[in-house]
Amino acid sequence: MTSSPSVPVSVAPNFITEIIGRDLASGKYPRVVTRFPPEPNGYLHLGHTFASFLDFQTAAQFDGRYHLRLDDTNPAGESQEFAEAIQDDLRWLGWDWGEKLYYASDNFERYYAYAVKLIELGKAYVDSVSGSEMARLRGSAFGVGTPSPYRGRSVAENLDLFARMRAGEFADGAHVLRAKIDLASTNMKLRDPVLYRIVRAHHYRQGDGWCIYPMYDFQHPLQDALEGVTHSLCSLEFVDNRAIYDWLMETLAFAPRPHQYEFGRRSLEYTVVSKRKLRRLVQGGHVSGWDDPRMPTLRAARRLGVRPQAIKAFASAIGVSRTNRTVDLAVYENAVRDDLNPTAPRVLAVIEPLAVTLSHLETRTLSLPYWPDDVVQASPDGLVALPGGERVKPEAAVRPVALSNTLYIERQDFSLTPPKGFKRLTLGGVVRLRGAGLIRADEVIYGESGEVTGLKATWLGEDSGGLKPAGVIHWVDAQSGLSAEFRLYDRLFRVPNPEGPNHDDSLPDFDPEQPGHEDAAQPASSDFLRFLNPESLKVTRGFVERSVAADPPGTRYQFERQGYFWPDPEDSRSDALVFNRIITLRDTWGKSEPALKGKTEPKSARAEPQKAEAPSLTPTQSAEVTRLRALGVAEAEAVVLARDSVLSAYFADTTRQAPQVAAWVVNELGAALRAGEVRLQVNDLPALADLLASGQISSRIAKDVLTESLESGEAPAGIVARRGLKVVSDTGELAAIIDRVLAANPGKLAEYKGGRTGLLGFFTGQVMRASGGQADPQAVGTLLKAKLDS
RNA sequence: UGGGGCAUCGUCCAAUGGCAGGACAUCGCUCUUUGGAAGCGACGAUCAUGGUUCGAAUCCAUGUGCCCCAGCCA
Repeated sequence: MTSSPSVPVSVAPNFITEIIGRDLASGKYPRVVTRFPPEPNGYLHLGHTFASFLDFQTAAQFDGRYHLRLDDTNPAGESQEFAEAIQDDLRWLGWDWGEKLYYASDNFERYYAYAVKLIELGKAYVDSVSGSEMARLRGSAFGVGTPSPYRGRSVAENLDLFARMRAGEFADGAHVLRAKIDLASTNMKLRDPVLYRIVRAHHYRQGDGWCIYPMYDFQHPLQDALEGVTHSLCSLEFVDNRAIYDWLMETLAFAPRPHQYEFGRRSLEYTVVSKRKLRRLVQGGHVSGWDDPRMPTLRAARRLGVRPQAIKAFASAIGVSRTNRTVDLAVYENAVRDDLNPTAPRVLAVIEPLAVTLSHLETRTLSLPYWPDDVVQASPDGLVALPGGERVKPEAAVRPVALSNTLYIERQDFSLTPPKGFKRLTLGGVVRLRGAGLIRADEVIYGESGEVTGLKATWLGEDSGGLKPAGVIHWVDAQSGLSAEFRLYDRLFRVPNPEGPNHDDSLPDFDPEQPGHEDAAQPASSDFLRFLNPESLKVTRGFVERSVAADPPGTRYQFERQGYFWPDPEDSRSDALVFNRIITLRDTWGKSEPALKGKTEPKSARAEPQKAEAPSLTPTQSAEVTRLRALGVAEAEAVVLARDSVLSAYFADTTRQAPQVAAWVVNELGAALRAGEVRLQVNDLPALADLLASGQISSRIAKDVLTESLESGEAPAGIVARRGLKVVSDTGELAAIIDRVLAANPGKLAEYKGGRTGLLGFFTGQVMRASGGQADPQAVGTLLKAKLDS
C-alpha cells in the first residue's frame, strides 16, 4: 500500500471542543475521557463513523483517552460476532483503544449494587403493574402521572422483592424496578423510569447468569462514571434523558462525575441505514450480503475498496453541530476520490472491449509511468510509490507495457456517429493511445447483425501527418493483457431519501451511535425497495494490462479515464481477476443525473412575510402595562415585563430612570435573570442610567459594566467610578486612535478606498476596541468616515 | 395537546455585538498525452415581523417551520 501524504483529519472546533477546552482550563478534569458505546446487535455503518470519529478523535486531539464500550445490556439480538465485527471495523479505521475495551455486561454485578443502594435511599421501588397499566398511569403530555399502588412499598419490601427478581422467582414482566423521581414532571423521562426488567434470555457473554437486565437510562450513566468518562457524547434525541443522567449522578453522589452532551445526527443521501431495512436487503437477495459493496456498512465500504483514511476524511468534513442534518452524497464521494487520487497508481484497463487491429506497427515494450506529472510534482519528498508501496524516484516508478498489433480499446471510445464535442475515435479520425502514439481508424468490421465488432487502424507513431488527434484514449494489448471481470458499482437507491415521505428530499433516519433500534412493534415497510437502483451493479468482462499480475493483492489502481478499482478481496483470484470499481472519476462532460437533481427552488417564492401578532394580555397584565407606560417605559419592554413574572418581580417598583432600567432588564438581563444568576441589584441601575443620561458614559460602557456586575454583584456605577470610565469624545484623542488603527491595517484601508465600504464596521470595531470600549461610537463614526473619505 | 431541541449559500460547517467566510456541488476559463488532477473566476444564504444598539446572523419579544420524548429498546 502506498503511504499517503494526505492531510491529517481532525474535528473542527465546535461547541463540544469548546466545552472541553473550558473544562480542561478550569481544572474540572485533569484529562478528557470519552467513549464510543455501540450495542453489538448489528454491523457498523457510515452513520456510526461520525459518532465514533467525534468520540475518538476529540479525545485524541485533547491528548485524552477514548474507550470502546460494547453496550450489551439487552440480550436480544446481541452476539459476540457483532461485538467482534465492530472492533474489527473500528480497528480498520485506525483506532486504538489499548486496554480500554469495556463490556457493559461485565458490570452487571455493580449495577445491581447501585440499584440496591437506590432502594435503600428510598429512591427506587419495585412496581408490579402490567406494562400497559404503567403506560396508562404515567399519563400523557397534558396531565400528570398517577402513582402506582406499589409506589409506597417499604424499603425492606423493595429490597426483598428486588432480590427475588434477581433470583428468578418471578415470571418475565411480573415486576420492574423503577426510579422514584417525579410523576408530575413535564419531562416524561422523569416519570419514574424503569431501571430493571425481568427477561429470561440467554446473554451472549453472561449466559443464563441473569434474568434481570438494566435499562439504558440506568446503566449508561453508571458505566460512564465507572469508566471515568468525563464527556459523554450522544445524539440529540437523548436530551430528555440527560435529566435522568444528572439525577442519578447526583443521587449516587459521583464525584468527579461525567456529563452528557448531545450533538446533531448526520445522515447521507441515497442511503438507508435502518437495521431492519438493511436486513431486508440482505434476506431479500437484493444484495449479496452485509459486505455487499453497495451496502452502507463499513464492511461493505472496506470490501468495495474505500480506504479508512477516506472514511475519516469524510467524517471530518461534515462538521459538528446541534442540528440533525443530511449530507450531500457528493461530499462522501469527494472524500473517496481525494484520498485515492494521490495514492492509486495509474494503469490501463478496458472494461467493454472493442478489438482493434493495427497496421504499421512493430511489436514493442513500452515503459509507462505510474503517476501523472501533477502527482509527482505534488510529492513532498520528491518520491512516488510503486504499487507495492515502496517510494522511489519518479523515473523508477514505471512498469513495462507490451504493445502489439492487436489491442482493445473501450467500446465507448469509438463512434460512427459522434455527438458534438466527441473527443474520441471516429472513422477516419486520429486519436492518441495513452503513452503509445497515434492511430487512425480506417475500417469498421461488422458482425452478422450489423453491430460493430472491430476496427482496423493504422499506427502512426508520433507522425499524424498534420492531423490533430481528437483526444486520448486508453487501451490494453490483446496478446499480453489479462482477462478480468469488472464490477461496476453505483448507488443502491435512485432517490436521495428512500425511506422518508419525500423521496427526493433528505431525511435522517438513523442514530449514528446505535446500530439499530426501531419500533419493533411496527412492521418494516418495504416501500423503500421501490427505489432500488436497477443499475447499482453492472458486471462486464474486459482486459487489464499484464503488469498488475506482479502487484500485491490489495493494490488500488486508477484505471485511467475509468475510475478507481481494486481486486475484490473475496472473489478475485490470480487466474480469474475480479475488480471492484471503488468510484468513478469525476466526469464533467457526461453530466448525466446530478444535473437533474431538481431541488433548486427560488427562495423568494416560499418566503411570504408573516406578521407576528401582539400577544394577548390578561387584565392584570394590561394594567401593569399601563402602569409601566405611565413611567415612560417603552411599549415593547412594558409588555415583556408585564408578561414575565421573573422580570417584573426583579423590576419591582422601580420608578427612577424607569425607561432605561426596563430596557436593560428586558434586553440585557433577561436570560440571566431567568437562569437565576443575577447578583446585581435593580436599585443600583438608576445610578448607571444617570451617568448615561448625563453623557458621562456611552451605552457601550454601560453595557460592558452591566455584564461585569451581573456576576460580581458590584454596583455598576461603582465600577465606573473605580475604573475611571468615561466616554471619550475628544476629537483630538479619537483622531489619534483612528490614525493608529488605520496605520495598523493598510491592507484594509486600501480595500476600503477601493470601494469596499462595508469595512467601515470593521474599522469602527477596531477603534472601539483600541479605546477599551470608551470611545463615543457616534463621534468615532463621523470622524472615521471623514478620514476614510478624505 | 404538554415538555424539549433546532433554524446561515443547493448541501455541510464558520463568524462568540463590528468585513457574512470556508468546503462540497454547479457554471465558466486556464492548463493537461486521463473529458482526471491542479489553478483562477462566477453563482449563491442569515426563517419572518418588531424591538434594544452608533452598529444585530449574534441580545429581547412574538410568530412560523422541522425534529425528539409519553418501550419493561438503545
